[in-house]
Amino acid sequence: MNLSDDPRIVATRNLALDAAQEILQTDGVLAVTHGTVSKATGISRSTLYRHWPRLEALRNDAFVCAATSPNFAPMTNGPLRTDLAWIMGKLRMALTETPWGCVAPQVIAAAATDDQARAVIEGFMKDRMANLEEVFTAARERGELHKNAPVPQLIEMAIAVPYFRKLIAGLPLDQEWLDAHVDLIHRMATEPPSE
Amino acid sequence: MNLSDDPRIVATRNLALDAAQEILQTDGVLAVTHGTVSKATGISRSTLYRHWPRLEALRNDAFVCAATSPNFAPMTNGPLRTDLAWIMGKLRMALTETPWGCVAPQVIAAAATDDQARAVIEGFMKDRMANLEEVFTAARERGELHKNAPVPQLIEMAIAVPYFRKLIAGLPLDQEWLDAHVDLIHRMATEPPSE
DNA sequence: TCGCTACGCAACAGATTGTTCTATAAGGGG
DNA sequence: CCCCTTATAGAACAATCTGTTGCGTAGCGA
Repeated sequence: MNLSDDPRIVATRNLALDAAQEILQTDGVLAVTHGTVSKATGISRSTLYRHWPRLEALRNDAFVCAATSPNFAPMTNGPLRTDLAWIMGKLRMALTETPWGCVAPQVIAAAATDDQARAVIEGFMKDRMANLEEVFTAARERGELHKNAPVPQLIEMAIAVPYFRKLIAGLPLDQEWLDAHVDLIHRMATEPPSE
Repeated sequence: MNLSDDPRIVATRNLALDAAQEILQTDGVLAVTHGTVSKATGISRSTLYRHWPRLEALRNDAFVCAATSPNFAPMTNGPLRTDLAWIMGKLRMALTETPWGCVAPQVIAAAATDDQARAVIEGFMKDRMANLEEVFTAARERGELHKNAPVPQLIEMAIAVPYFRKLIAGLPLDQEWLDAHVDLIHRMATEPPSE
């Protein structure tokens, strides 16, 4: 049998990671240690050390655990305005209504020195970029884009501003704001420059 | 005389904060403690505890120390394209060639639970927003903007994307990219929508 | 049932944190 | 120049946390 199939291992691991993720959200990365997870779960500290000999590994697994969000296929039926609104709504949800919203800043800070943390972020970004890429590609095929639409820049802007508002500036991502944002991106993609 | 004028106090404080800032940049917030600063400076640990009874205060002072950048008055002589390029170049420099670039993610992470860290960020943002505000206002007075230019949105975009690239996505802020960014913001501000 | 091994528990050294005390020396006022 | 104030260095201290080890128990699969 597979080594990790032992139900004792699976149970311990799941229990620990659930608690670690909880601690991560409420008290920050610093609070995620073998000691705190042990207290929160009742799992022996020595057992946790056997599962995660290095603290870094435990925290990384907690990061991954908090960052995994349901992967969704973007709508590409058009029109572009609708597809954009839908996908940006999903991004907004991920930032405001999942653990990712409050965990992301800590992952980002950790990414400076921790390759795995960086991988978590890049995975998240790549998914979103790819989603928007699909939407724009479909729009192009439908002939909705003007020929010089700076698609890569628009994708970056579409994602950057919500992230900036939520994580850096600490501003709200309300529906009204999001509508205006989608609108601007849409206009830049579809309206030809006047010159 | 003022209590804090004692040259011994001033010297100790400056020496400690220089070292704290250095540690902050190289090893991260976690590494900034009374113990590490003591080792780095030769200042006695008990002395550091007298200056900063709480660790949080020491770290916050290190944040502030690393975040202070020379305040510059934006150019508003026009044309808008030139002013934008100049000010965005300054932002780029702040992110790539000052301590702020590598310290910001840690301040942002700390801001979730620490009001002073949040204040540091907001101060930095407010300055940049105000600078761009001036530039756009001047451009409007010169009649360079089209009448429906979404100035607040443009300001947000102008700042958000460089921050996103540098701090979140980990992408470079090279000159070529910056030119394209400035160009896009400029076009959105000056070219009237076709409809 | 039997062997394997994950687990809990206790003990341990080492490092770190935060506090307190005393002696020293640097600074400012007369 | 002398004296008083006070910032600093250094040591000692308890308390906590980290990481490791050894051992007995209990759960798992064959």
